[in-house]
Amino acid sequence: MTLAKIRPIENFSQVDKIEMSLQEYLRAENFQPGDALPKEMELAEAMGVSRTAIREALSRFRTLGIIESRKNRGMVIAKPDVLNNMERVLDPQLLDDETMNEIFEMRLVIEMGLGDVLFLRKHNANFSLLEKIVEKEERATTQLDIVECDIEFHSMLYKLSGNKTIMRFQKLLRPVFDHVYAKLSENAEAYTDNTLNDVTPVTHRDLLHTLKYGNPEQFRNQMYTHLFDYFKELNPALRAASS
Amino acid sequence: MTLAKIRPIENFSQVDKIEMSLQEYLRAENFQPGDALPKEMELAEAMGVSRTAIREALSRFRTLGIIESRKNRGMVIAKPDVLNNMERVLDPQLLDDETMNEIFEMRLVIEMGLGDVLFLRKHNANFSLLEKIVEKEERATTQLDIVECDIEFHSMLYKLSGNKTIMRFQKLLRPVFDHVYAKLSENAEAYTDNTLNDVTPVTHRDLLHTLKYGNPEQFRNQMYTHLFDYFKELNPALRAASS
DNA sequence: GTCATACATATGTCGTACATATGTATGATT
DNA sequence: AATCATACATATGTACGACATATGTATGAC
Repeated sequence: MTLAKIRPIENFSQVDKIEMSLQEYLRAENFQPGDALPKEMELAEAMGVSRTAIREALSRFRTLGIIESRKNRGMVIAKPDVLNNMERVLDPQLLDDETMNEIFEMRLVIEMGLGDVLFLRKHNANFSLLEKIVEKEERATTQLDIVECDIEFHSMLYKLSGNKTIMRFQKLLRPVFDHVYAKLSENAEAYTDNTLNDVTPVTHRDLLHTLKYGNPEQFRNQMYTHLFDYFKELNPALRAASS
Repeated sequence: MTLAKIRPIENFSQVDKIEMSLQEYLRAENFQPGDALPKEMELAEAMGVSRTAIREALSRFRTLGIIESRKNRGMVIAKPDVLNNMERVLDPQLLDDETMNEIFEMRLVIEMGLGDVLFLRKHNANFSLLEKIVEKEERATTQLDIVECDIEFHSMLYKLSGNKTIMRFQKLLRPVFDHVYAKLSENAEAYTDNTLNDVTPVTHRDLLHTLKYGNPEQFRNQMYTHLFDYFKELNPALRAASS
């Protein structure tokens, strides 16, 4: 055993090496979406490995959406969907609590920052959709309906931002968000009621009004107040107590 | 040919079906990180397919980080890294301009919303690190040094947020951010200078001071002003002109 | 009881053969 | 000559069988 150090990171599988080699090759040759890749056999021969190994490496790229392949057309570089890979893994059943709390927080952060984009795109925004949701909420009676309208309202804000990536990101994070919120709520039932003590609550109608007639600064501050319930949950002391 | 409709979405590959079947199985049986999976041969026999096909389906899960496998220990459910999959695909060379613009914007949104988390965790924040960066920046002479300090400052804000997921997200988005910004800058050289016309610029020192002695509201507004140059680039008219 | 050795086992790699779908060339029909 | 149907070639998809390799377990020597 001539182990220079405790474990020379020759821990890489053969397929791992092939994958890296391929990645480098694609970069170096400046492959772009639509470009055709060499055939599997050519790659296998060029790298001196079996087709099986090559295929497994290619399978990884295919899984990530970097390449696509069809029966006789061969393989081509694809335009990967950045969020799709994340989506397949965002399973509350698999993620640990810390990560989910951080994702929960991330969604709040995005929601806070979203206001400025909304004002940036105000001119072509369709406020009537938002208006409808607010009205529906005000007519709602059951708690379930109210919650549903709440979700709709915030989803619509994302939609109005005009940023499809952010919108998809929100949709994608929702299960985690709901999961964390449900968990936090049951650990701290009293918190839903004593919010009125410190600040005047900001309704969705308030936000809509500010969006239409106010300025970004007002909107930011109102949104913070509106989300304050959630932000409170993120207090480290509370977090420690709930874990 | 008994095609009921033009194309019954039997377009799924065999491996696709195996993958779905496995996914469902894992959900139904409530598999959790650490749990061992059946052996490849058992799965193959149970589903009536070859080990090759099973292995390709499993390879996808392995690629996504849902499972891990070692030589004799078999396979176990893993805790997937939500961002790792995204990272492997965030290649400016592969993504289209629209997506990259949206990611650029997303980073701004996060940066805007980050302030409130910073104030939430103020008490255990280490401002001296931020202080050092600001000082270094003020002593900097070359444009390159200044840019570097700028990046350092904002990175440090992420770090001080205490949210590791958001922090990693920022690191991950940086290449795209830089790529888009470089592109925007060269298309609109004049914009760097005429910022002083409308608003008084907010320096990093201002931000630091507000973070220490001010309140979230002030910080939000200052950060918006600080990032205004970037936000301006997102003006739809400018975006259309640059594409 | 500790250590070294041999064995069993599950994943990793390989080679080959065949299935399947897609593109291309061939040839018949009008 | 243009169009359509057919046959063929080709590259990926699937399958099977064999062996390599690493890890856990049992066996046995001292």
